[in-house]
Amino acid sequence: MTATPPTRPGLRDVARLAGVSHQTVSRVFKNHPMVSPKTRDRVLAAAAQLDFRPNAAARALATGRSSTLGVVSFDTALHGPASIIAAIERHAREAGFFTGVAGLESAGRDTVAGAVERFRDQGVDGLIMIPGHVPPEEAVRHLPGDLPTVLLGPPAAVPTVEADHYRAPGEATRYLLGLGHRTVHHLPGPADWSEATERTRGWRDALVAAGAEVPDCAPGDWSARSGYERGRRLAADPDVTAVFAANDQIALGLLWAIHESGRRVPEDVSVIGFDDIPEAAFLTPPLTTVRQDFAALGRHCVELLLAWLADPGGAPPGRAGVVPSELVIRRSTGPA
Amino acid sequence: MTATPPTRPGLRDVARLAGVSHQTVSRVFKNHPMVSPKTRDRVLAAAAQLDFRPNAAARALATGRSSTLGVVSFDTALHGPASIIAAIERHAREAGFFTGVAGLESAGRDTVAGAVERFRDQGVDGLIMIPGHVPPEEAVRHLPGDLPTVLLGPPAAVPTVEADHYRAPGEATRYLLGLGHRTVHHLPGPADWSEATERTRGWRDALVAAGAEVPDCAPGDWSARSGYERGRRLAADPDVTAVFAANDQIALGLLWAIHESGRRVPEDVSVIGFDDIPEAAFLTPPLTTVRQDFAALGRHCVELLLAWLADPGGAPPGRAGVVPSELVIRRSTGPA
DNA sequence: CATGCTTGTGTGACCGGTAACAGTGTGGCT
DNA sequence: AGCCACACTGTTACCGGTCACACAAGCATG
Repeated sequence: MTATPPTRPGLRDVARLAGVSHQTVSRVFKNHPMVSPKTRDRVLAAAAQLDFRPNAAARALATGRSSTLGVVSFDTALHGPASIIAAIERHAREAGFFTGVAGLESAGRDTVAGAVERFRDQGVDGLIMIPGHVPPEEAVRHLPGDLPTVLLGPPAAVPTVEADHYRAPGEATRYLLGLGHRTVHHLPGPADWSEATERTRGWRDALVAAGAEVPDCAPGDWSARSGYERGRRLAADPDVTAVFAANDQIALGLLWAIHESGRRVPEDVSVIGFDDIPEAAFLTPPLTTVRQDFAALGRHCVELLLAWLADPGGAPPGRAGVVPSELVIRRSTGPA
Repeated sequence: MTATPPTRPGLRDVARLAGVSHQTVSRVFKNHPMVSPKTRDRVLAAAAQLDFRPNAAARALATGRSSTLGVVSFDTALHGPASIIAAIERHAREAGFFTGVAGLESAGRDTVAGAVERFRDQGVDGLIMIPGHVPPEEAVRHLPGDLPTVLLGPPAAVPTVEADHYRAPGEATRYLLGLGHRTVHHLPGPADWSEATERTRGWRDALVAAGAEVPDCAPGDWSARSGYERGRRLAADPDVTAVFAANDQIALGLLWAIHESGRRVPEDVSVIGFDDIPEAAFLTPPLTTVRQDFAALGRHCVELLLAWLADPGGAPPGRAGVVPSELVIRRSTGPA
């Protein structure tokens, strides 16, 4: 009739019940090979009976490893980052790692450094940085040298995973040119995001290579609002017949601006976006866009980082190959 | 010329340098009041000199608290959950807590139970559940009694934070009725999400109260695709002049289905969505919708949980008040 | 001047695992 | 039989903090 003690059972409790030493129990839970099957079964039975669960903090203290990954990202509520983080979390989980996320609102270097510091204090084993508008070199500068870190972005001083932000915009531009448009206008993303500038570069280079005029483009951010506001000026200009937007939100705002101005998509103006958000296929009209494989990006980050962690002595891995992006043709594009 | 030892400095190292005991150093870092300012300064100086950082694992082991919160959620890449999680993370961080996220893909109870188990093993101090399509009672059933948990959803056996999914749909429905529509059709969310069924109930009750006919509605999910597919049937029916969609993605698909069928929004059909995603104001046309305050929801979850954690002995807090949702009128609605 | 309380500090054990090393028993080999 | 290698298991210290408690000094009080 003794009440269950309020404290959770430990290694020693299991050992006592199974009639072995605590070390043997530890071995069983570490999957150490040098345990006889018979003993292992006895230990597991005892552990199950007591509902024993190893204490993560104690293990972390003893081993110096926490089985925790940190993710530093901006605007975690946006579709891109959110999808990547979801993929990271899933793969980390499957590999037995926990994931901590730090979402940063403002871009200041203090916040990056602060988030990294917090993760260090927490004792994460590795870090994945999704730097957003912090220039990658800048983000890297705040990294402690002793914490394995993978950067989602262009090649840098640490291992990186990179999405294709250059080739696909070129392809999109050439596609529009091939449809007979004299040139292609562009609505870029924020000038301080490398993703944005790469997309712009891909667009510009394709135009130059084709001998087409390179129109000016107005600066803005990733939002639909920005697409709408800049889009109104584009829509008012009868010379504009094709536009490549730096992401789908911008394209979406542009679509409305064009519609509002009385012109039609794709009859009067063709529009291409970037990302292929799930809604893109059901916009008015369904948006031709460049699909990014967010899940693959997240997965590669985790794989790279875990490979590094598995061999801490070894040289840090280089960079994974560029994850390709793919042009998806729908109904927002047509002949000039 | 001695090389810095590769091991990180500990409490004892700081103590030695400052000429005090390790316990005094511990007190300084716990902000224990019983330390003289002079000693405190000496300790802090020594700590700064060694770049000492307290080891989280050791602290967690000794105190039994990890300063970590767990969030269990479905479809973390969707705008709603992602926004809530971002808010949770921000507020937890400001209160000195880390946040771990488990994103679940499939709805099985095993995955809920599994995620909870993982968080227990990790030693989180508390849990926030965003159950999605798991019926709240079902989700609660898998919760260990000894882990403080807050549920985002309708009142249940644990403290809850609830968004308004009932009143605002009624308001939206009455608004459309007031515009002269004979009745309002509805595109519900998944039947197994309580958010969806509550919205449907709000719509239905408003219709009944107004003496309007209650049309059948086709089951579906939260996606734009589902809105489009179901929307085509609605668009083909000339009796349909007003539709309340269970979220903005559904509304977005519906918008395209209506446009494709040659009818116009809002001249021929009025559409109202739910959530007020950032893109809603720039759809074609800008969507009248119900705004949910995701940030407030996340914040309330954290506040409730932290209050509980601060007083573990005390009775668990009840539920926070219902966070209101607000009808935002744009251009997708008009007179019949 | 002894007594008591308050404030500040030090001592040792302890949290629950893991690492290193030291046994013990069994079998094969000469 | 005697020896050794090998497989398995136990002993002890240790990770880096915190806790409970003992202790020293300073000051007011009787």
